[in-house]
Amino acid sequence: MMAKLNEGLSSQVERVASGYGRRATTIRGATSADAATFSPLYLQIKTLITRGLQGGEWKPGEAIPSEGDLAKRFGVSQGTVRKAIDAMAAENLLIRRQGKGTYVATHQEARAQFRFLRLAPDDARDETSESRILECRRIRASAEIARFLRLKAGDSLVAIRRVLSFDGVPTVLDDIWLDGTVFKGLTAERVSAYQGPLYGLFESEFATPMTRAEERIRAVAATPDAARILAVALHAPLLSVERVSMTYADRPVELRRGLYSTHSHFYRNTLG
Amino acid sequence: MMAKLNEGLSSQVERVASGYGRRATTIRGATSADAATFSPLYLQIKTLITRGLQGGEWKPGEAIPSEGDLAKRFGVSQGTVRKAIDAMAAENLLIRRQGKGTYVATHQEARAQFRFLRLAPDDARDETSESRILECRRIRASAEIARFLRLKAGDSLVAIRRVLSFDGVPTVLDDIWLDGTVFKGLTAERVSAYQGPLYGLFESEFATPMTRAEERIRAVAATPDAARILAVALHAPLLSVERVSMTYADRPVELRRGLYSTHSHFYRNTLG
DNA sequence: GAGTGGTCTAGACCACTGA
DNA sequence: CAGTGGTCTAGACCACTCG
Repeated sequence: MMAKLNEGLSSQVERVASGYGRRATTIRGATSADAATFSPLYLQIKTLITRGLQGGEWKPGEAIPSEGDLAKRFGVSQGTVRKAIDAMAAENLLIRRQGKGTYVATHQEARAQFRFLRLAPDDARDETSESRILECRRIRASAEIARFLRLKAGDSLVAIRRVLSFDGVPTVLDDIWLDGTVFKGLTAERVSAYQGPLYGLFESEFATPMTRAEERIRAVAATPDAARILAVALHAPLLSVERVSMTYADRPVELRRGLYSTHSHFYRNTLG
Repeated sequence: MMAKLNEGLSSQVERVASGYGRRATTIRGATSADAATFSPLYLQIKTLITRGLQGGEWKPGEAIPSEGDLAKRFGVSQGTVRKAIDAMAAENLLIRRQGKGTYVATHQEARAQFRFLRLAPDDARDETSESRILECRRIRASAEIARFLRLKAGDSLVAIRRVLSFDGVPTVLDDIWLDGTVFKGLTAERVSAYQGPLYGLFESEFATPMTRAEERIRAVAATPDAARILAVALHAPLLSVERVSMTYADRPVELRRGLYSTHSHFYRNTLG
């Protein structure tokens, strides 16, 4: 364990004898320019752990080191590590399991399936779901899409069109645009061959787990295209869900426009 | 301060000398049957504080006692009170203000306006909003509405229909059904006279702050009624938002069905 | 039984607010 | 300045998981 101390996330925290038992000031991390970071120790630790996730030191589904180990590694108390992990668990970046350890959140588990797809059937039955890829090609970013993904117009994108069916009924038509640099090598074959949600593919094959997303929802009339694919009447009301998905450090990497048929499903949301 | 110790929330925590410095077991509270509560101390404290909110000991917008005072009152450490308050702050029941105190969340402040109304304008401009009451009467609950509000069919309800306009453009048509017992004495005059969001009225006049809500969103076609009121074409696509709102202890007290025109607005949501 | 996260305490000091 | 929440530490013990 201690042998791991100075590899990868080798950071230690510097202290200044000025008040606190241990007054946190800056971090001596893998990169410099950290000296400008003025924030509580536990947020600095949170940044370090996030950096480990970004760097792939701990992959989705794997356990991170125990609180005690991390405390030794970063030179802080276990309570401070705990507070950093608490914050990350609240953001669904990490998952705590009493008696076992703390794990990196993953999109490849049954419980995680409905974290981003909030469509539920009217009657609370179990239903099968199936994804069919209609299209997957490389294109150049329009100015609008580039803006959402913080790219430049003309940059490389991967464009995917797919249909989600529940119990055999086509219900969701998704148009997806991905940052071409991050998802280099993504082909129709690889997408079609993959079992499970796309976000599982993104995280396991491209080391890019989606951690957060923002959606803009509207009611729109079905276009001829959408009406045909979703087997609804022309101009039938559909839910339009525009989503920008982010990976670690809130970097946007996916833009998605979904059209949901809400005849026998609804979009569920909780207001707190 | 100490004079307040045995009024209202007079609870103290009983301990058993079995392990912990102080092992939490049960609470001797205002009511009995608490002995069956097996949960960590801080959750028991959370329950006690929630009970204080329910009982009106601290009203929305007011400060609750300091962490130290609550710790003395409940006979636990400040850290335990802190953890209870942290949990409640995460649920937006309380709001911490460093240097000032901890306050009961309220719907009567500028920042709280958009906690439950998630409609935003396409261009991020400031807009005026105006609520017009079309109808407010007492009715008997249908079986369906009764189920949502955990009432019996035939129980008394208050039914309100109102239109929300932004910059003078009618955008939201709400049908609202309220538990008639809780909102006894709610009349069209009182509703129309009130300035600000309805949830402000509910909390200040009926001691019923909404703390949480669940929504089911669909795309629907405008009915003749809705089309007329919202000035859209017949069968134009509208967002249908069905909301069940809860007060303390997750008690449902309001059912609302909103029809949103999403021509120049969208429903914003964040996925974590 | 060893290892992990979960709870609880006690005490110190910091950062912010307002009289 | 006193009072409040915010951070940090150290140490103890509990509850859970798994070999």
